[in-house]
Amino acid sequence: MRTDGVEPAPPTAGIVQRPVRDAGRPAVQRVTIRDVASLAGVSVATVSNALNRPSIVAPDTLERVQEAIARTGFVRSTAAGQLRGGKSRTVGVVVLDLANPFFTDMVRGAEDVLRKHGYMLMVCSSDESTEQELHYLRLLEEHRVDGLLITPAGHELREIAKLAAYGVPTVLLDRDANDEALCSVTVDDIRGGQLAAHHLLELGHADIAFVNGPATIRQCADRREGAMTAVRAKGRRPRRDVVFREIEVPALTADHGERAVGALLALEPRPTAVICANDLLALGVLKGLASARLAPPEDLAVVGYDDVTFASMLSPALTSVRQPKYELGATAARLLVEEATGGAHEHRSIRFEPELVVRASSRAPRAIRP
Amino acid sequence: MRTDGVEPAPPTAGIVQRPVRDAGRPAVQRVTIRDVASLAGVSVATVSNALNRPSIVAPDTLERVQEAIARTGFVRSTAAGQLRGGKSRTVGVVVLDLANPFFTDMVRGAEDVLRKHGYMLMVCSSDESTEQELHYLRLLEEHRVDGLLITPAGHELREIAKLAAYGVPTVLLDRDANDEALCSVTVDDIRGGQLAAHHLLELGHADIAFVNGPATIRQCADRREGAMTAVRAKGRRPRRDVVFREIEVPALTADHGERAVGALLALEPRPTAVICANDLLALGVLKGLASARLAPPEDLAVVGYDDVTFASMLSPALTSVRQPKYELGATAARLLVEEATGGAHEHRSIRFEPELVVRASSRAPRAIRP
DNA sequence: GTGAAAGCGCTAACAT
DNA sequence: ATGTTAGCGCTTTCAC
Repeated sequence: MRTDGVEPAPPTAGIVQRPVRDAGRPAVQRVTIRDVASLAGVSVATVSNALNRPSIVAPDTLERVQEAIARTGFVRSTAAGQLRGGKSRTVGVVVLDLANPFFTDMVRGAEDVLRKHGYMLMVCSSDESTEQELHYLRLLEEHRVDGLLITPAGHELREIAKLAAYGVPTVLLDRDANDEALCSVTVDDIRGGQLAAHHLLELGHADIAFVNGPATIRQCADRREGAMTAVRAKGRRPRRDVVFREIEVPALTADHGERAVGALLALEPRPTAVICANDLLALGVLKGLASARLAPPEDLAVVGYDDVTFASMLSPALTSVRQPKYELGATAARLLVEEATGGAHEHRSIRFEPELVVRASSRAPRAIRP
Repeated sequence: MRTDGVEPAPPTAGIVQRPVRDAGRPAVQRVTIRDVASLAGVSVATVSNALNRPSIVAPDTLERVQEAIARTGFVRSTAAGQLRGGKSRTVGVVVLDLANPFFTDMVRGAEDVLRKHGYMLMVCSSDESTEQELHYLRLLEEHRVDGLLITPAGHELREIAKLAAYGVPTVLLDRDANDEALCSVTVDDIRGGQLAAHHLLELGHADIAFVNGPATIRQCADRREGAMTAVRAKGRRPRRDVVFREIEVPALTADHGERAVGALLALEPRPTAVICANDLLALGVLKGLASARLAPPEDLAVVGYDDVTFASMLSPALTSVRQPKYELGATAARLLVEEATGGAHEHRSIRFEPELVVRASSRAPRAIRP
């Protein structure tokens, strides 16, 4: 991707050796609950109680135990507890790619909720490979995770449903559960497309282009469908003819957005507004327009999708459809905790509404609208 | 932060109820190694061997065991294994904020390496709170992680060193180990500052401003120091006087960058180039310059730091100092695995070199240089 | 090559 | 309120 010039820099990293302090495993013997018990002069059961149900142990005994714990530096082992009780205090989180801000924000939302309930997150990137996903699922099962948050890589939910049927509370992220007995948390992409188109129509645009990714991606298809719905609704009104044309590009990247500008400007007549299936595409379109000496929103109004961080920082700032990423993860985590904790649980599909954030790229900065 | 207009959107998410399939915990009994053993007509020891040392078990026995495993759907329990053997096949990863792309990329690098060694990642965001960090460290210890990758929140490394001394292989991320007996992986920020300043000096700039964050942040101080070093080196040569002035802002955000433009343009005489302590600041500066109808690089050359994704997508594309984020994480993970696996291990501090990526913001796009 | 048995560190009945 | 004890599922000697 990068074709820019690069300053020469040493290819290898500098390495500083420091003296060996502890070769191999330092033979520090782990303190067990038994050590604590004998030091405190009580039984292991009492220590266990002091740990898990402090209210039922006598105040002075409790104190002695706590002191013994502090003195020995005892740290309980989750694994041992899990063996008896079953809970691993761990949930698996499988996303397509942790480096993608969409997923990162989602995971962060999940983390904040799960932390409060004492769960650790085992985070995995499937890289959209069902094989890698399956590998991770297997590992998560071996670790006996108490729950699973997952954005499935493939269309097939069988393996995931199997895990869920085995008693692992599971919530699908950004993916509908269809008929499977699972919880899911999604964002309404059809509505998002509608919001974008509706906004432009309201501004008076009657010739809208849609720069879209592959129709095989569900999100792309939905967003387009939403936009078309809005256009059709408008078009039906008397004395109103709205043109809607689509340009499909092979991937949702800035590069393809920039290249799409050629096709966009070649349209006859030239559209007055363009919706992009995501912000990267929109960014590329903005770049291409700048090269062609065209300035949004006057020459062409531009709307993106996702509202990534930099959307608001661009000049002109990019109008975009925001998805509640953090909330998505947080809500999924809440469902998970509910299912993992509560006895009776009804599987639910929660669908979030996207939100249009209007900025300069679709609206003249100083324009006054009634 | 967002003061833009927002299209009305329903505040509550849509909820769809689906019929209850399994109330409470489905009473699916976990298959144990014993079940497999009896189905295969062998002892549990043999199953264990078939699992861990298949070469020492007779081919036909092995086959019978594997069939029994497949038929029963047996999945071994890591926890039980850990109890005997000690390994949890898990490493803790503590960063300041998982939602920050710098850390996300690092974690991704670590994941890709650790996956190959069968480790799962327990990811934690400390939010720069030593308290939260401590909480997580405690939990990780309870989970008996086989290793720890951490960007410490505070200056105090005592608690971390204690864990390390307890036998948990530990690698510091983007932080020097100083005198503690730990591995660390860092990027040379002084050199990064140097690269940025040197580049501008080479282009002939003799009046450079540095928009910096708080000097209390080590990275900020180092980058500034590096830039000053380069300037001083240049200034020493005869007939060459280089001016270097600093503008300190309270936080590394685009907002503060934009606001700094006022102070920047008020400098007498006005500098011809500006280095920003990170790309967000640079982005804000670019925005502010655009408002002031000034166009980089002619009116003012701009250099950022970090080379975030959008740096290359801006117009003009932003010159920036890149940090090998992914490699940082991957290398740290490799050190970790080495320490966790190998017997004798020497603690090492690996320092990466940043890399200057030159783009239009510091160099006229069509300028030809010999 | 395979099996019997003794734990790993903890929890949870059940006694006292 | 506290102690005794029997496992949880697995690995690992040590016999056979």
